[in-house]
Amino acid sequence: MNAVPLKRARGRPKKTESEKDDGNRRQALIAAAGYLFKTQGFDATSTREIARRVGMQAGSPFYHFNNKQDLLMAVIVEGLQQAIASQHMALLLAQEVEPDMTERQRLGVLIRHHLDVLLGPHSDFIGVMLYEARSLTPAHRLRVNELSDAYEAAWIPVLEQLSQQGQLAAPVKAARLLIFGALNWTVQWFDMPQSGVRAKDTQRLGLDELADAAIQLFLKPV
Amino acid sequence: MNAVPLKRARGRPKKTESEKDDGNRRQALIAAAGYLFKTQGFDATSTREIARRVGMQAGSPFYHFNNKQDLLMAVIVEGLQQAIASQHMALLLAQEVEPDMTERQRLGVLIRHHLDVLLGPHSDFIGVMLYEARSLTPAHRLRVNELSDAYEAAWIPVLEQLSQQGQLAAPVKAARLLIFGALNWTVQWFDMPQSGVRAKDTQRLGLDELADAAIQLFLKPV
DNA sequence: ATACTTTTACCAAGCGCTTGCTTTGTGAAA
DNA sequence: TTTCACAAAGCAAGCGCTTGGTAAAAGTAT
Repeated sequence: MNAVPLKRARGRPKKTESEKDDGNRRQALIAAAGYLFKTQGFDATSTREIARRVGMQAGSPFYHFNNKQDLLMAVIVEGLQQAIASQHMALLLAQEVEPDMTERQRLGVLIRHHLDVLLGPHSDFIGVMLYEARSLTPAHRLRVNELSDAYEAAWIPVLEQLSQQGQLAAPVKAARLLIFGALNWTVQWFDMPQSGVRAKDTQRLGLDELADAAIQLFLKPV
Repeated sequence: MNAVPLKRARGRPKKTESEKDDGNRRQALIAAAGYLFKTQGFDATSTREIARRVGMQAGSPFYHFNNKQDLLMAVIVEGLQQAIASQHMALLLAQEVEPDMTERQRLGVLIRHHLDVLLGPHSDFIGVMLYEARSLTPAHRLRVNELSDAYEAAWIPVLEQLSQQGQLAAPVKAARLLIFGALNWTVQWFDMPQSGVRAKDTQRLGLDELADAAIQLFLKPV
């Protein structure tokens, strides 16, 4: 559970040997920082701990990032960009499987995907953003808001149509904020089912059921 | 916005002169810590800053509290006890005004009160608990959970009856967690209307509207 | 193909500063 | 005379970050 002293040869990596190796250590730093920021908080995590986790010396991360805040910013931006991309994919894929989706189903896809981003096994990043964005400078927070808006953009037309259909009773803006709150808060209480045999399936089940409960709670019957 | 060097006479206070003066400085420390923990976070707030805010020297708070964690714990416990008490009062008062309340109305009272605890002008304490409880030791977290359960206890029968009446479609437990999430998250985005003339009224309005939006969102029509 | 130069990605050491907390002393009230 | 509620000073540890050096790869010249 501790250091992963994955020693690497020093000096410039051969880009011709493995093209994807570019920026490899930078990504490792982002991943380590994301995990630690999420589990301990930004202020409670030292740059030394991050460095140790990727097998570096204490000062070496500052070759890749100007300061600790920039590292936090990189973690958040990375997470948001991944979330935006995977949300787009989820919508396209659902559209393919079921060509004439109702708006209710579309909201279900968005909610299910959002839960996966928040609670799924592959991303500490968004959880970091949700609770550590306070530590950002105003300039950085502006950039984060841009990306957040891009992520939420997919929700707005869906909610507006549901409102017109009478399935959403509250004002659209307030509803959106409250719904996001309900979902984002799940990181505080939702315990992932233990990862063992069939871990993937039981986990999916938990998140699916939670997504169902959410649309039942928020939407009126047709 | 900075230090409040409210100098006090040193030595033991005369309890006979003002009975309520007992533990006065301890309460001042809790209030100062609550405000700073909420606005800056637990880790980002130094004990020196807390001391300065009540006009003490750097080491003096440790006469009242063994360590920084105990101060955090005191802030949270204080906030929770106040919230439990005022919730009880709100229910009693509503019962008096409208003797035969519907469960829907009762939930409205609970939500409105909860928003006041979260966003009202008189308590930084709960906001601290929501986002800094991670910094507590397991032993302390146990005590906090006890109080949290006591606070939530008032909600459970209301939600169960609403579920039986068909006004709450989702499973009760999931609904409770999602609703609390939606409400708790408001501290992230809800901007208090500026406090000026008639500040009290416009503020009430904002919170009232938000509470209405919440019950419209969560509950089905009768 | 070989020799030289530059660039990359760190390591090793440490600097100045802040942190939570301790210790000792002291004036006033009980 | 004792107890309370601090002030004053400081300690060890840890913090973010800087600096100087260096081995290896990449680029360039011959």
